[in-house]
Formats: sequence, structure tokens, C-alpha cells
Amino acid sequence: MARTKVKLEWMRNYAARRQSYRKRSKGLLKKVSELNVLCGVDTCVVLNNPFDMEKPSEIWPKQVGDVRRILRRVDEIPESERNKNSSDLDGYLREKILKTQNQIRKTSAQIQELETSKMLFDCMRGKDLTDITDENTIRNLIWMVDNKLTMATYRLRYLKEEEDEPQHPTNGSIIPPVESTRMN
Amino acid sequence: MARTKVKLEWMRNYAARRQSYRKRSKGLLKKVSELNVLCGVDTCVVLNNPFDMEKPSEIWPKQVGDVRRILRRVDEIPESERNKNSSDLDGYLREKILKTQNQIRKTSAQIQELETSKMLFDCMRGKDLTDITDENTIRNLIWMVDNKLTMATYRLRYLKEEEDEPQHPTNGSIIPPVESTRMN
DNA sequence: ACCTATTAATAAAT
DNA sequence: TATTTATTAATAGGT
Repeated sequence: MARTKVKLEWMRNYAARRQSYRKRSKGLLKKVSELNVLCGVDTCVVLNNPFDMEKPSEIWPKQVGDVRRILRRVDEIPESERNKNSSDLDGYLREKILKTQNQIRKTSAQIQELETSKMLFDCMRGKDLTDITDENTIRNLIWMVDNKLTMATYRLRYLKEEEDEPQHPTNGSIIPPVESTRMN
Repeated sequence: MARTKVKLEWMRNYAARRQSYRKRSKGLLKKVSELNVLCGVDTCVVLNNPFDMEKPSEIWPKQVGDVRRILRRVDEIPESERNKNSSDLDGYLREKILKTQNQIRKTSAQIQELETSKMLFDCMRGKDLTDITDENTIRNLIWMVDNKLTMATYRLRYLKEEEDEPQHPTNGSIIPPVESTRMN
């Protein structure tokens, strides 16, 4: 969008291509940041910069950990949606790839839990909650605390009833369920 | 950029936020596509759409496999660069997380090799090379073919020499190294 | 969803 | 390589 309208095709001139990349990548990262702030959308971008071998990937958000957390949700895309163009996958390799993908999905879940657990530790040890800005992190934290609380309350009530007049706990709700709906 | 200048802050009105997300996400994906075509940059975006629970992640490129391939390069960012804000990680969790990250890095490499291997199979079985548009895929393919060729040539020469007058192969270069420089 | 006034991005020039 | 600016492109608010 400028002095002339450019054709949507690979720019052959190296200098022009490189300059265009600089400008556009800057603009793109700004847009991503805006989308994140304005609409509260968990977003990330990876640019495999071919013009600077020193830093292979330009990423947003800046923390690799945050990028991973967001990307983890890609693993939640149903199996049927992926490999749409892979109907011709050879049996052996297909099986192998799917297996490894499953492995990654599992370890991803583990990491997520560990990270939340770590966050919980930090909070208990006095970490300032105001510097947690990410909505999903907070939601996970709430979920984990809520879970632990529910279990603890059950246990407590059980012990108490056991103490007073031995019997099994009821199924009555103790803690209202976590709201997992969108925020308005 | 429109009728009024909007403040860079979370939009409180749900309808407006949702509409803004629709427009901006569309624009963003277009920009990403343009950056890819114009500048030949391997790029991907993940948007964790909070407005439609049916599809948790909107991604570009459309193939999950392609997204993975690009993201894999994030794993190449040096350890020192990651977790910059994690100096306070507890020993146990820190170790556990690093271990799992290593696991992922390894499986990532495995997948990459399997995918390239698969591509090679396809090519040998008559796949049309013209529909491989990605530069990195081609580079990997060349690397793998080159490797196999080098090994095969060595073996061939060795067998031949063995046949003629038994002796060990020299270290002389047989095949010129792959050019891994930028394209102009 | 479509329109258009207005802001934002950027290609070429410097 | 940084700045400027003429133009094209994106989009907020309205319909």
C-alpha cells in the first residue's frame, strides 16, 4: 500500500525483498499485539527470518514459554482435521508420525500442568498476582486451586462426619462450578 | 484505522470486540500470506479464537503439519534465550520442564526426518515435484538425497576398489557440499 | 453482511 | 540504513 500497487508475487530483487520484510514483519507484529490487546485473543506468530541467520525465528509473544502455551492448543485440533492432504501417507510412516504426535500431545499436557503447578507455588510464596496478565493462565490457576479446594473440602467434611457420626459424604455441591464461559 | 481512532485497550463491548476480531483476524491472515508470498518467508500464525468454542485455533498455513514444521525452528532458539523470566524456577519443576522440552526437541527432529523421508518416498513413486512450494521442504529433501547419494557413492567406490585391488577409500570429496546460503 | 470516512501501512524516493 | 511522503489498504462505526 504505497506509491505503487505491488503484484502479489515473490519479489525477485533481494534488497527490495529484504526491506519489504523488515517493514511488513514490523507491521505484522504490531497487528498481532493489537489483536491481543483489543480483542483479548491469545495469539502468536512465528517468522522464520531468512535474512538473518543469527536469529532463526522471530516470535511474538517474546517469551518462548508463552508461544508454547498458545501453540499447545493446536494439538487440540481434532485428528480428522489434520493431515487433510495426507491420504496417501504410507502405512508405516503414518503410524509412526501419529504415534509421535500423540507423545507430544501427552507431554504438552504434562508441561502445562507443571507450569500451572509452578505458578501456584509462586503465588503461595508471595508472587504478585498483578503481573499475570494472561487470561488462560489465570483460568488454569483458578481451575487447579478450585480442584484442590474441592478435594480438601470433601476430605474435611468426610473426616468431620466420620468423627461425629460415621457415614459417607453426600453428593451435594460444595463449591460452585468454575465459570468457563466467555467474558463480557 | 477508521471512522475514529481507537484506544489501544481491551474493548469492553462484547459485540464490538467480536466484530473487531473477525475483521482483524481476517486482515492479519491476509498479511501473513502476503509476507509469505512477497518475501518468501516461512511464517505461521495461531489465533486461539475465544469467540467460537468449536474451533479452538485458527491457523495459517491451513495444514497443521506445515505449522508444526515451521514451529519446530522455535526449538532451535538457544536455551539461554528462553525462560528469561524464569530465574526463580523451583529446582524440581525446572528440571522436569527442561527434560520434557528436550524430549519434545528430540521427537520434533524425528518427525522432521520422517516427513522428509516420506516426501522422498513420494517423489520416488512419481509425486509431482512442482506442487512442493516450500523452500525449506525442498532444502531438506536435497540434503537427504545428497546424503544418501554420498553414502551410496562411497559404498560403490569402496566395493569397486575392493574388487580391483583391495584397499581403503580416500577422503577426497566426491560430491560438492550443499549450498546453504541465502538465495538471491 | 455491506458501506465509506478515516486512520494506518508501506513502496518508492531520498 | 533511516526518514519522508504519496498512495494504497485496513477498518470503526453506521446501515
